Amino acid sequence: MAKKGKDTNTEEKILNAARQVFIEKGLSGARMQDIADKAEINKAMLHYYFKNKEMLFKLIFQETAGKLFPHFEKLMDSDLNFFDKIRSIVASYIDVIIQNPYIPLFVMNEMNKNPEIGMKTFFEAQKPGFVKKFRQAIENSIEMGLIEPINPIHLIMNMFSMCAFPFIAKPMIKILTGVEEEQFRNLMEQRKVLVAEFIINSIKK
Amino acid sequence: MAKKGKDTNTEEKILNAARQVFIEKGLSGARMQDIADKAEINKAMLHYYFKNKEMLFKLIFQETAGKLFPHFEKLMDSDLNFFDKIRSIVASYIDVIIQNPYIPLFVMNEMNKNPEIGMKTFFEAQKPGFVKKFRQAIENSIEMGLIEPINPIHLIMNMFSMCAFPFIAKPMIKILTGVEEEQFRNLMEQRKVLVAEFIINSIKK
DNA sequence: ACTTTTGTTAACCATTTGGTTAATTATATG
DNA sequence: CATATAATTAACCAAATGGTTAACAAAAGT
Repeated sequence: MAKKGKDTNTEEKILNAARQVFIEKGLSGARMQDIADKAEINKAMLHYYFKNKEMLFKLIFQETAGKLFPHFEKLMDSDLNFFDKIRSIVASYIDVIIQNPYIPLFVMNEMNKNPEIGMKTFFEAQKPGFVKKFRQAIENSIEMGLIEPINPIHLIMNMFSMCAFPFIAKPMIKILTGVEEEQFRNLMEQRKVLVAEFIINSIKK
Repeated sequence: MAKKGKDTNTEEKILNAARQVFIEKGLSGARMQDIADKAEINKAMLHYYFKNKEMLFKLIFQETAGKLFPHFEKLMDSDLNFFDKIRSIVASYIDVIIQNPYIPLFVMNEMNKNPEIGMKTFFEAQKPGFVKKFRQAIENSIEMGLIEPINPIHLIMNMFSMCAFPFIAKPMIKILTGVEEEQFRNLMEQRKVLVAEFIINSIKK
């Protein structure tokens, strides 16, 4: 009854291959043949399991972009104080990116190049929870006199900028600072606490 | 005697067109025909003036990437105090990006996708001046007890992250915050002072 | 057992793409 | 003016690319 016979192992292989190739080369740079090769299947199978390149890409993109929105809502609802919430978010967000270092650039780039591909609706579905609550928490903390006044949008931008940008700029950072792969990992590990403290230091009253 | 006849106006038109197309679509997404169309010339002219796609791209890329390294060395040599140097750098750097909002993403993306294309040597040529001096200034300020101890690399990362990342993440920011083009420009304008004060607030003793 | 459905393959196809060629026009230059 | 040189064009080409087809193998259903 299941639309695709037994174990659908091939579908998995295709998705894994597609994920690698798309993330490495982007939509326009990826070749269907590359994906087929990496999946060790015939190119025709790609179109058997997925309509065409765009469909396959959209699937991978949305799956990947989803990782950029961990479920911070629980965290926002927790009874941690505001500063500890920042500490938690920064640490776990950088951790997510350490585990998937290529996705920020991939997502940002494809969003710019293919504005149509239906990510507006996709993200608008994901959005409401976290950003709204975080904004509210910032405004509360300002009212309570816990932190200096700041436009919440700027604070959020600052936070995500410092978390994500170093991964996007990694090749340039390596060249400009002479840092190598291992040291880079160490630096990113350090940032899990450093960035939060940097922010808190700046806004605390 | 000049290798190319009269005014070489065509060469300019090609470069302008190539700049637009490459920045918008990237190396792999750009089509030589698009460039020719935008330049209002025959496709063969592209190869008459520039060997091939890669050559043309390399030219555009290096020219564009160069803009990401304004001449901050003079600024570092000036007699401004450390905090004012940060203020100046942030303001003028964000200004540069406001004038060329697409280049950070373009440069970062192409550096990731085409690590070979010879940007290592290119950037290593540009590098020594600014980063070295800024690092030194940070270390001095720490020794002088002007700011709290911090690894200079992290401070530099934080600064450039907050300057550049919002432009890279613009499409996502617009979706997540509901901000529109004009408000976005306003926000970025605000950041010219906000980011510097955010940093100074965090590190000053 | 046999028939239908699902999975897989090799060969094929049309279009796109980067690049070339040979002929033509414009521009200097003696 | 004549002629060499530079600029430009249309037509062409081979390779790459996304996608299809038709035939075949493997399961599943009866």
